[in-house]
Amino acid sequence: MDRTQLKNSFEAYFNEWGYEIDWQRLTVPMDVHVIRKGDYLFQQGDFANRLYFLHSGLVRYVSVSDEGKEFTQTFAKSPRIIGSTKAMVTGSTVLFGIQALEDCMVSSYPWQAFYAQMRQDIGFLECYAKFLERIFMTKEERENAFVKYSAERRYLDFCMTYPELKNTIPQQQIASYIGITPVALSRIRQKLKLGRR
Amino acid sequence: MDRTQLKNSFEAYFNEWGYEIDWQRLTVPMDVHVIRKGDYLFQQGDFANRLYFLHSGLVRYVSVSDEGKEFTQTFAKSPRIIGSTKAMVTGSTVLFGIQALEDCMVSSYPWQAFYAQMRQDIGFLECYAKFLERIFMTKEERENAFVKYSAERRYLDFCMTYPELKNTIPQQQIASYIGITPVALSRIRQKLKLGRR
DNA sequence: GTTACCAATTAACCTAGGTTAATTCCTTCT
DNA sequence: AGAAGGAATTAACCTAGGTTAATTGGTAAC
Repeated sequence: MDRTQLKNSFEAYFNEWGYEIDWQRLTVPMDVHVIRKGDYLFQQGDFANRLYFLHSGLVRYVSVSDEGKEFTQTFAKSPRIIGSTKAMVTGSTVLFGIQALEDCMVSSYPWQAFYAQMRQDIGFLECYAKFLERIFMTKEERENAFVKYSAERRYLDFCMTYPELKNTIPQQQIASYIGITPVALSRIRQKLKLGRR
Repeated sequence: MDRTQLKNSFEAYFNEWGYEIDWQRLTVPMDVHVIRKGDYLFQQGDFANRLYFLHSGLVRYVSVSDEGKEFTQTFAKSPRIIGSTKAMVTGSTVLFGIQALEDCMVSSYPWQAFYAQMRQDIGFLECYAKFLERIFMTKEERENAFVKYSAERRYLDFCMTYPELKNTIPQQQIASYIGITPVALSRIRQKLKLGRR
């Protein structure tokens, strides 16, 4: 992956906000990661104080409880910034791992250095703020759904929001996104099937 | 509340990030709200496309389900920006109301105009980004707690995080923050009391 | 002091979803 | 085609927390 490819990918993402950012200025060292389907970009508990950019592919953010239960926080499709804001900004450890659901191409940059360069650029800061606004709103809405709606409703909402995922990813992952067990999801699907007749 | 007071209050908040912002530039029309304990700054479902700044007092963000159950999303103490990022940025309706837990003093600004002025100021954009980072991380951690820990554990965490609230706000509000009913909280407290002997 | 009202506790019962485990389906590998 | 291994379903049982309602406190208003 060369600088031009990189530039295109970033622009495809940021330009939706109508901004021209001069990515040529970006001189911090870049790593490239190729992640095979099923593998992890980083694991829960790692130090991941880098900014990651998903150039192609699909990932999920998954956190595992002490008892070994998986919870899928987010699905993220390229092109998109991915990673842990908390780990990146505070230099702390990550609360979730990022797993590839398809083969993925990712570039990454040390956040400190990246931000040091970018903070002079008013366009970048604005895009970064818009990015943060967006992911925050997503979390807000998800919190809302968890608090107000039943698992059945959340499943139906999932099917509306991610029609393309509904049939391509395993149901256990859907269940873990909704916050229930695969068994419970199966029960819900059964119930819906009966109701539809 | 005059401009100087306002300036001080903003600075007290933003300067923790080491930024000098020239608040004198702020010429957008300001509203001042005095909210009595128990009253609402705005209600769930309102259009609240303004930036609010809590100069004094304590509030909670509370959303109510169709069945009338309350859920407390956040407690916020002055000095702090408050409001709904979603409603402010997208001009949509709010998913929660903001209720004063003490008498509060709040100033507010139409977000569009405020942002139009501020976006030229690299210091403001950086502070705004840091604010967003912070509220996002808070949500991330809260999501984590909900997914990984029992109600009992969440209650104990609450007591650690908000020792000053523990004895000043009604238990129903604590319960609604933890995501359970007052009855369930009472049960948990009973159990803990017994265990402590 | 007494009434009124709301907060908290307690108890009895209910339900959504978890747990375990057996069964059936699908792939993929040989 | 047959074997192997994971994904999904189904059934039986369990549990955390919800629901309802009765009881006890606590405090503000008269």
